[in-house]
Amino acid sequence: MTYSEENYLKVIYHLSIGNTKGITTNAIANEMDSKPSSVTDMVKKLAEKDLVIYKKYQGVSLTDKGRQHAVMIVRKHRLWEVFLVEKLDFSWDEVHDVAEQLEHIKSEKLTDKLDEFLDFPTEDPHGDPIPDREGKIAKVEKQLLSETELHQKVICVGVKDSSASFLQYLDKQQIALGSSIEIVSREHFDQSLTLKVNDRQLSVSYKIAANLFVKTV
Amino acid sequence: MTYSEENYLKVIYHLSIGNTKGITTNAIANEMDSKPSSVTDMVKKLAEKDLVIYKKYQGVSLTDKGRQHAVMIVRKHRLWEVFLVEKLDFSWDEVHDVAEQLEHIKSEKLTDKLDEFLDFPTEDPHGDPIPDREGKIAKVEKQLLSETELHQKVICVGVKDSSASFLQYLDKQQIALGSSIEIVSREHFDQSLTLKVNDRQLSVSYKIAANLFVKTV
DNA sequence: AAACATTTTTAGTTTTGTCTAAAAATATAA
DNA sequence: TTATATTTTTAGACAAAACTAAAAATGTTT
Repeated sequence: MTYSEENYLKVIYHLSIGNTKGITTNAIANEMDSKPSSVTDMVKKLAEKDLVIYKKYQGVSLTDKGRQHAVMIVRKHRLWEVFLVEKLDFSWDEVHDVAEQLEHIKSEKLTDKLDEFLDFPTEDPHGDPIPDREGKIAKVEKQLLSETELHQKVICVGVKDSSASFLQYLDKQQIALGSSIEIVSREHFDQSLTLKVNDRQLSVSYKIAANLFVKTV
Repeated sequence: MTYSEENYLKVIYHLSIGNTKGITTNAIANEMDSKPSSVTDMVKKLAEKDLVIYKKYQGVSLTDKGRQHAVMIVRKHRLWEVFLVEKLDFSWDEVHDVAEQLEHIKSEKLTDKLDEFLDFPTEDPHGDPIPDREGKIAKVEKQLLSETELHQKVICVGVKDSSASFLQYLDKQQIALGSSIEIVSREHFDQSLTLKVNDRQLSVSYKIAANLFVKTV
């Protein structure tokens, strides 16, 4: 399995979540900053190897084999992120690019030993679940802050967008995983929210709330 | 810098040690399990980039820039080996293939943080020196056991060959870095040696002794 | 349902890194 | 020092993964 094939599988996997239909070549190309024609070529190759199901013009979906591969890449990615943050003192906005490289290291032993070394973490630094060595992913109860009721007390448990700029914004506003949050009021005009974060009052745009995962206390 | 270019630099670097003349394309091809013609092509590309000096039929040598790159790859390789052994409980014969992959991860921050996390080790699990972040390599006093005098008390500080089979042999014979060794006698017929290793008597072939680095106590 | 717009695929190139086989240069031997 | 053997390079091909431009299929309107 090449580096490139692995990246395709990973992207198809991520696009498949909450998406029952076939993933279009356009969507994949978009996600990978490549061209649809390149995707068509690669997808044919993946289909040859029984990693995806592909019918011309109908989009692609992962086979069980393909999904298993993809999940293992996600597992490695998230374990390495935990390592970088917990052991090497990286901040949560710095880990993505390095983990993007580390996720391709091929050694089951390494992955499992790393998992053990980190004490079998269940979530990465952005609150995303870490598949276990069988590929099983623990279902986490979470909802978007934007879909939470007024005055409901919740705890921040994850981010939907994990871009550096968003994460740095959260740092600046002192919002982190574990922060307790309550929506104090909603502004009808622009849907912005006034929050109480760890007893501090704070106003955020709708977009921020739509990218924060929370759970009820 | 591609994965492949880095591998060439690394191989040229290793072949250059204790070799003042240009490294032949044949020697490189041999080391990389590739063909001399492939090497010629790559070497031209590296010369274009000022990483090596190359004159047709005269072999190659590293430029300062090329050597610096190579040393950084070696640094990463050896740091990761320490990580695998010290933190993840790999044995010294298992680390090479994984480190071969990890050495290509591009992140100066990762390398330096890893170095710090490991407490700035000066040697890898096979006794090879780890270049510092400037690329400086501490000179270690060591000699081959095969060139050591009778009854001289020495300590094992490294291996010349770090193949899994040799390392596993050493494990079996309970020879490790730090073992105290003394040559009790030499057999004239086949140059085999009788050793006293940590007060245990042991007979080894010349080849074994010619692959063990020791230092005088 | 025909016309138009959009999406997807095909066909043909390009780049990177490899190879084989032949040619050229260097090294060795008579 | 000429002949022979070995090493190294060149020339031409190939596979992987990307691209552009054109063709084909699908979707959307009117």
